[in-house]
Amino acid sequence: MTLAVDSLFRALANPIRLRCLLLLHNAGELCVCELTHALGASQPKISRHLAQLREADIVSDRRMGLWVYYRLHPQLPGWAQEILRATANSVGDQAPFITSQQALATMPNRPGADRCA
Amino acid sequence: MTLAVDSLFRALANPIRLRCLLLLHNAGELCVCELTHALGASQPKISRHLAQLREADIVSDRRMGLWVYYRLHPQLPGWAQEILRATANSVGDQAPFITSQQALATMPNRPGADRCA
DNA sequence: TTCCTATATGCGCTTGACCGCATATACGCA
DNA sequence: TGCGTATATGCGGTCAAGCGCATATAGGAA
Repeated sequence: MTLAVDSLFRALANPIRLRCLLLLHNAGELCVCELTHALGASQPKISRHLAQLREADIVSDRRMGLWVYYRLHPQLPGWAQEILRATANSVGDQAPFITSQQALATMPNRPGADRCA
Repeated sequence: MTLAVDSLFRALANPIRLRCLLLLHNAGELCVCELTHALGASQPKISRHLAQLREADIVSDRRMGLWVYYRLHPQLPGWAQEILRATANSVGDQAPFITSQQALATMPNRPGADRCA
């Protein structure tokens, strides 16, 4: 795990990616369709940003049948975790983040990630 | 002071700007030539990045004779300060940051900012 | 196999980030 | 005024980011 500081901040610089990471930070694990719904963006768009985060080793993914679940990378360096934690702490209650968090909470037909733990 | 979260992270996404902000976070106030020397970049390059930070209200500047001193914006929102603090805390001792910090410390002929407080 | 759903990706396009170079501006001093 | 230093900016070029659209791939069920 050799994540450069600059890579992390480049990842955080895009609104979609920032929101994805904060949602993952809060939820632990989410599938693409949940993120797509929460952020109100197109599926290819979300998928591409997730691919970037995956290639940067910032998130990891696992397939469960049709669904692919993403989470913060388990071996994320401590300093990166700290920055994400501080960010979630600092802005998690602000405008765009609350909104997507609520959209996620009220999403119908969420796949049962919980049941597969 | 209406700094958007996305604006801050866009600012942090560039290596030069990130290093400038961390140096300012540590030093309190620095002039352009000090940053230019610490980062080993051209003067126009540094000046442009500082202009971006200034326009985003992330830093403020004051002129003292020939020199222009930059600092983190006094009215920087608490959440932004917290993110910067966490970042400085987390990566301040890593490769590119230590280097510029040392370059600054050993810079000859630094203008006497201290004497103008 | 065939069909359906979920996700990933190829492609072309547009826009913006970033740069170097040259030059303009601001200020102090003689 | 004219000169030297410190900083800012106009300009043109390059390159990567991000997007939409269409399509490919993966897996489950019939």
